Amino acid sequence: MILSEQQLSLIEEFGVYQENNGFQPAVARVMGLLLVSDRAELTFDEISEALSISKSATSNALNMLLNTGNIEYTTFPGDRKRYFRIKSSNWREFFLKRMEDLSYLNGLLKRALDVRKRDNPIYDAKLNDFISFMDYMQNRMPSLIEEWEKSRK
Amino acid sequence: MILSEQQLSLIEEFGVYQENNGFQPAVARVMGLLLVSDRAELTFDEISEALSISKSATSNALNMLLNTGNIEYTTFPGDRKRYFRIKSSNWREFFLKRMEDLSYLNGLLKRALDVRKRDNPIYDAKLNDFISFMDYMQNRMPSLIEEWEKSRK
DNA sequence: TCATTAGTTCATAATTTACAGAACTAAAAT
DNA sequence: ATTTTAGTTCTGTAAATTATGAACTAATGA
Repeated sequence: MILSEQQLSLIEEFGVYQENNGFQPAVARVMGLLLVSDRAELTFDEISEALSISKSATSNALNMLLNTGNIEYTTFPGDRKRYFRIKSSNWREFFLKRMEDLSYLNGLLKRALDVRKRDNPIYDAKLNDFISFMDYMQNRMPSLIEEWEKSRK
Repeated sequence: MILSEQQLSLIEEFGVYQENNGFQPAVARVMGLLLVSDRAELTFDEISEALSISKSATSNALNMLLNTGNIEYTTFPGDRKRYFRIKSSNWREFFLKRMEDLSYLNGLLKRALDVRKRDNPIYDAKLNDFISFMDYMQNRMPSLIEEWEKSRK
């Protein structure tokens, strides 16, 4: 497989981004490759070779991404290879996961307000502000998604 | 300083959450402590003792958090100690940073669409969907914040 | 002037992580 | 029957991370 300079550097940049999201370097590169490659579906060996990573690292990365639902694969009759691709539904899920993560944080902050007996209630007010803001965002999210869907018809 | 069981376990839970956000364990615990402690402002030694971490780890954590703008401190005349607290403006900034992070990702995805010459344009459509969704969210964000501010008067 | 306080800095130790390489397996092909 | 294919699993290790403890500093206090 031939990758342009642009593709190679985008794989790296996307890789670093996903490392910051908690993915292992090699795992993040595999996602990057599947994102930018000209063919949407790549085999085990193509991935291993394109990224110069060992078979064990490739195996680990692909199973990781399969387990987390970030990729999937298809097969073709008379061909034992699996063809891996990014799960197309994944993008929307990605956004929703981010929102869920924020409401988990919001839950922690609510509990913090609950357990601490603050000397100075000014700090409580600031935190309450944020909690109410997050609650508001969460409530508005479904209608925002709906509006977007309408807007693009 | 006395911390209840609830406070201690919330520090840990918040700590793990912030570790996933890229903070070092000890740094994450310091944030947790400042979040749940009954007094909003704590000294170097109080933090070190409450979390049973060494002075060097405490120094490192506090400077880390000062540099990233997550905490700040005040002093009092005739008292050499610094009193550390969570930066109150920080919560809103936290949310905005998350949004910025998503638009950075969106930029990467736009570049991916640009550089890859996809065999099957179905995959392009899915990605375009997400990009347009993210663009929509970004555009709506300022007015959403405004609406929230109005709604709470 | 000497001791104490409030930290900082440095060398180093203890984990943790992330990957390579080799040996292995199960199914299919010859 | 045995070879090839398409991976998986195991062991070892290099590198990175994270924290400790001891030595240090700069300011204040006695």
